[in-house]
Amino acid sequence: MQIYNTLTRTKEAFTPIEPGKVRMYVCGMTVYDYCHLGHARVMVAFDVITRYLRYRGYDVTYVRNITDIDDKILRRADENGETIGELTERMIAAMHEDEGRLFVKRPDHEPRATGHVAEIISMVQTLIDKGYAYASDNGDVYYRVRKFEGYGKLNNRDLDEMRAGARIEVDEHKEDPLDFVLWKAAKPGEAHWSSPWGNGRPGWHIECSAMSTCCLGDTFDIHGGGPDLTFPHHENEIAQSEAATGKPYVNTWMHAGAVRVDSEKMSKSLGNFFTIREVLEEHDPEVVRYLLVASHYRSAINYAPASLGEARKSLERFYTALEGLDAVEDDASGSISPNGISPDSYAERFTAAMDDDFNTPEALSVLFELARELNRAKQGEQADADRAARLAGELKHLGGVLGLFSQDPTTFLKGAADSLALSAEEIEARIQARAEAKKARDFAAADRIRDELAELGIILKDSREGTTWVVEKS
RNA sequence: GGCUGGAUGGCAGAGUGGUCAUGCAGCGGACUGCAACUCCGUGUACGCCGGUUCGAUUCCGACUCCAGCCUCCA
Repeated sequence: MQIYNTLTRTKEAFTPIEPGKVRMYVCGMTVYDYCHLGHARVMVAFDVITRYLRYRGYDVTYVRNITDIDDKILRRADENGETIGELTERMIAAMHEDEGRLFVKRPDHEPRATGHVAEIISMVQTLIDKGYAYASDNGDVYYRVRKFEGYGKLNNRDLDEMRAGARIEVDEHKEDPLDFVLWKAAKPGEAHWSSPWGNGRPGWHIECSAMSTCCLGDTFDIHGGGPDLTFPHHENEIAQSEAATGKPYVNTWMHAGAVRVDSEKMSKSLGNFFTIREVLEEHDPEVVRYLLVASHYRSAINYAPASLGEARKSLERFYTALEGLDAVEDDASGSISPNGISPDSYAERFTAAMDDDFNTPEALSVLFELARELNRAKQGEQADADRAARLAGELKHLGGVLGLFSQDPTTFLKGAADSLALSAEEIEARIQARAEAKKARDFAAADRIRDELAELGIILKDSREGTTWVVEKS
């Protein structure tokens, strides 16, 4: 397997520290608001990565943290007139609901910052003892950036050139403007923990160093996150952890691509974000997931509501192929080869695509070819029910690695039926009426029924087995 | 200003030193009472200018444009 490593800016052969085991940490959410599509991108990307690594036989330990103490949380709780705990519990529950709907499996561990304050304090103390950090007289503790030789290696940043950046605020409590806070003194009345440096709370960057080390060890295989975390967050994590342990922190750094709206980054600060739940009000969750999986995890995607329409059509193609079949997964699963075209089985080609830095678009193209052959096997002169069932099993099996195709095809295709003007019974009655009209060769009447249903967004599909219907949806 | 990425056919989106991505849309055909679904066929695509090469969209260099980071942000 090859994985692109942000640290080296190249694809590297992936070799876990311990054969057969993968330890992965991903920076999770700060829970002061609902998750937006940018969060969904990260959740889905690392869900696919986890699923694929497991498909390849690795024993994966996936840790994704929750930042549940932070300035924005304090402010939001205050605005809402609720406690910090009430706010964060509410948002964590919402996050779990959102990711569940997107078919994202829960990580193995979801450590919370507030549950690891002791480890955080201990790591800060180690950094002070080693000379990498200092307590200021205002109760804050800062990291001494210039003391850490490798600072900037993840982002190719040169410390002296960064000084030129006019946006670095000079703080009289810092020895150097680039130093960052490890422990923040509490203002009167704020939530706090006691520490050797007075009452306060952890800085954001140290949380991830402490929680990742605590769950996965001093050095682990993969560290992931959103595209905007490479600097300073991940740079700071490296500085903290490597200074504290004296060991390499992470072997492979992975970053998902951004989600943009009108060519601009979707973010809370720009206010141009779509929350997952508001998108799901109008679209099937699997369509949203498909949209995310249809692009490579590292490339930026421009979100436009219209693109969900295309994603839906692609998924309909797969589900139409799967419809009406009992998918069979047998011992031969994984070894089905295309008729004539290539000696490599679908699974081999799928795996080759995914082995190359999780190339989901290419993997999907293999699945489209599989679906086409499945359609051929289902009908026409070469109809072969056994092969169709096995192809369907293979399609579901490989799609499952991407977290797709787990719904019942008919349910998916009629997905929006709840919101229709007609009940399923009423629709069936009209289909029956149309069948009778057709039998009587009264095609005008038959077409009228079909057109009326089409007006309501119900598209009829005739086949030898009879008439079925799907809901037209953008 | 520094540091990262990116620019592919009508749209979305992979990839490659020299025959095909794939999906959607379009066009022609099959199927159908007509459609839908499905199947078969169908596209002078690789930002711009140089260079390397027998041959470059793919490698190298310059340029233009877009985005991200350098402040909290997935």
